[in-house]
Order: sequence, then structure tokens, then C-alpha cells
Amino acid sequence: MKFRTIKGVQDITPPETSLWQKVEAIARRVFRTYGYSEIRTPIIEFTELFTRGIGETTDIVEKEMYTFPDRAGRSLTLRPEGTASVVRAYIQNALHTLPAPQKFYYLGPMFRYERPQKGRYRQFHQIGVEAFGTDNPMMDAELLDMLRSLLEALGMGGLAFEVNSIGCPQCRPGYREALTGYLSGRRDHLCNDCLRRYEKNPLRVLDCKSPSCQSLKQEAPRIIDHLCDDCKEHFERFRGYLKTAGIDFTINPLMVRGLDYYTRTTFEVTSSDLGAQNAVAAGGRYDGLVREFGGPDTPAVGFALGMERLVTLLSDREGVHPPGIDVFFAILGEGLRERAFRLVKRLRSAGLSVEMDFLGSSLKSQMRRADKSGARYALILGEDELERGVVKYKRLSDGSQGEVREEELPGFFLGL
RNA sequence: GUGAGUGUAGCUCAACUGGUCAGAGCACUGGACUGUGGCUCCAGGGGUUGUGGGUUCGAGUCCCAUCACUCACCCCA
Repeated sequence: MKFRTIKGVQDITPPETSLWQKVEAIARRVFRTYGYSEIRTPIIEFTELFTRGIGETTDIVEKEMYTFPDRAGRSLTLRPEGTASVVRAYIQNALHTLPAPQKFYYLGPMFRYERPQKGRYRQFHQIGVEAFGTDNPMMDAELLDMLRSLLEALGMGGLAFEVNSIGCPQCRPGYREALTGYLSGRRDHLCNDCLRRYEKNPLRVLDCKSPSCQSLKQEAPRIIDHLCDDCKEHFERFRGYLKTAGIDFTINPLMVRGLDYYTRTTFEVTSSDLGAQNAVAAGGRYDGLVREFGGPDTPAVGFALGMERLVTLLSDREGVHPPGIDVFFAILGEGLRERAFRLVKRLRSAGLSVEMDFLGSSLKSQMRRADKSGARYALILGEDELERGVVKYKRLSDGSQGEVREEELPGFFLGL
């Protein structure tokens, strides 16, 4: 083999592609009912868009980006996530001049230079949504409601919704101080990773999974006790709306996000069926990012779903069912090929999905193929039929046969 | 970036402590059924056992290196 895919990327081939199409179709349908429109942005951007947006000291920016110079020497990056690009597009295309709120969804590949494992790849696919122009917590709740609708439409159970509020630039510094104050006296109890986090981003100590840190966190000050009045009210109303929407959730005061732009609401949906990489969807509010990117002060909230993980769950749950065709057209002899070609075309013009033999196979093997193709009917054209102006048909589900006149061909099958 | 495991036909795997070991099932193709599928039976194509070295009379089997894949950590979707 001369060429292989590079590490962590993969081909998606039939019949799995039908599963992807299903996920995409359901997502588009659900988003439409919530008033979201599709936005498409480039998968490549100036590097600075991500370093500024996601945060210089985040893991994504520090070690996971596909970054390289273009021929003119500018630093470009394959997008590691979708939000930064959508915010850029929102400003660049002056979408803030349209009536608020503006709601968008996108889907497509993202790239992170990580060590691949189950459910994590270097090229992976996300479906994401972003709602701009309101800080009303009902929008946060609507988002979760939409997310739940989508996951339900995909037939997924066993999911857990966790929410939290990580405050705003007013209240977070105070909490950060309280937390570092608490941790500083207990540094010898922290794992090595957390000692690093303690210096860099103390909030991330909170979601460490190591047992030694786990116990420490029980007593740690909680951010939801340090929220300013506005954030506290926002969080309370958010939770109230979630109840109104009938969403089962738990508050996880330890959940912080790995991206710097989040404010107030954060949330995550996990599935126990996924292994270590168990997050299905995650998101939150980012009220400061549009302004940070030079746009007008515009609150926003969004989330992203990992498509590989959705497809994995869907596949485990339902298996893969490639769509069958309507008709397989079999011929007895090369002399009939051209005639069949014409008839096949006529059937297709009527909207039927039709396949025929190209290899000159025996009738038996054509029938085998018809069966495997999932066709509902096989048509057979031989010299005998040609002379009488008919085509033989066989219903593959029960083996019953009959004949149709050629000129009745498209119509005969349309009614079935 | 760290750790562990695995690499034998398209897929899933077998081959005892190194000695006809290069196999099976599935898939594919053809035939039994000279113009008919799904079941059954038969036959066939397809592998320099990831790659490169080494040990040995002899290596898929042991050793080293390398590459790839997998799982976990980190982190995340």
C-alpha cells in the first residue's frame, strides 16, 4: 500500500455514511424548528483568531493546533473549534445589524493535534450552534431544550445533563482568589498536574479526577457561592427555565471549561456508553467574545456536539441500515444491454432508484446482486420478453412474478 | 507529551514450549439449478505473517529498531 491516511484522521465509507447523513438531517430539522439557520465558515483561519479567542494558555492553543505558515509567511490554523470563526463571521458580515437574536448552526470538520483514542480523532466533526444578541437566561434554557430534543430525536438515552455558572469578569477574580487561598495551604495534597494547574489556571484543579485532589475539592470554596448578584440571578432564572422545560439536570459546581471565553452558564452532556471520552455535547455562554473581537458588546451562548460520538452511539443502538434501491434490472445477454439502458433511464426519470448489471454476469448472479442491493423488485429482460414487448418482474420479498408491458414501466412501479 | 497493549488474507481470528504453519470462518467470484435471489453443498481468487536488522541448522513464533493501530493519562466533542 502506497498511501495511508495520516494519523488520527479517517475515511468514512458506505454504509456508515448513511448514519452520518441521518444525524445531519435530524440536526438540521431540529435546529430549524428552533429558528436556527446554517452558517458556513472556512475551516482555515489566521492563527491569531484562535489564540485570542480560545485563550493563550489553554491546552488547545498551547499544544493541539494544526498551525503552519502559508506561502506568504502568514500563520494559519485549521480550526480546532467552531465558535471563534462564527463570531468572526458575525462581526465581519455585520450580522449584528440584523434583528437580535441571531441564531446559527454549523457542522463540519475540526482539527486538533492530539493523541487519538476511542472517540477522539485529529480530524473530528462537530455540530454547533450559536445564539447572539441576548443575555436572557431563557435563551440558555432554550438551547438545552433544543439539545435534548436533538438527542431524543436521535433516539439516545442514558444521558446526563450537568450545568454550572462560572461567573463573569466581575465576580470570577474574587472566587479565583478564594480558591487559590484555599489551595495554597494544601499544595502538598495536589497531584503533579494540579500543581501546574494551580499556577496556570487554578479553576481547572476543580475537574481533576485523581482521588487525592477529589477529596480536597469537597471542602473547596464553590464558585456558585461567589457569584455577583447579576450572575446569581441569571443562574437562578436559568435553572428555573430548565425546570419549566422539564429538563433533568444536576448542578456540578466543579465543572469548568477548557476555553477562556466562557462566562456564566456552562453545561455538558455525557453518555455512560462512550468510554473515557464521554462528553457528547458541551457549551456555555460567552458574553465577552464579540466585543473582544472588535464587535459591539453582544452576549452570546452556544454549544457543540461531537458527531463521531453521536454516530458511535447511534450505531451501537440501531446498527447500520443502508438504504436499499427500488429496482434491479437484469438482462439475459449482451444484445439486450442497450435496450435495458434505455428502460432503466426511463425508470430513473420517474424518480425510482435503479441498478443494472455492468459485468455481463449470469442471471443467477444478477439475481444475487439484486437481493444484496436491497432492491424491492428485480426486472428481467430476455429475448422472449423483448419480442413480446414486456418485461418480467419479480417481487423479491415473496418471490411472486409477473409481466409488465414496456410502455407501462414507470407507472407500474410508482404505484407500488 | 506520558504509559500500556497489539500488529498473520478485504473483515474476525487460529497455528502447543521456535521445526510441512501459512490455515479457518465471514466476505467476494463461479458452479450444483443450460432464464431467476435469500437456505444448503462444492470450487476458486487473494497473504514476501507491518517494515528493517539480528540470534538460530531453521522464526509468524525469540531479541533490537522502526512504523502503524488500539486503550488509558493529559485534555476535550
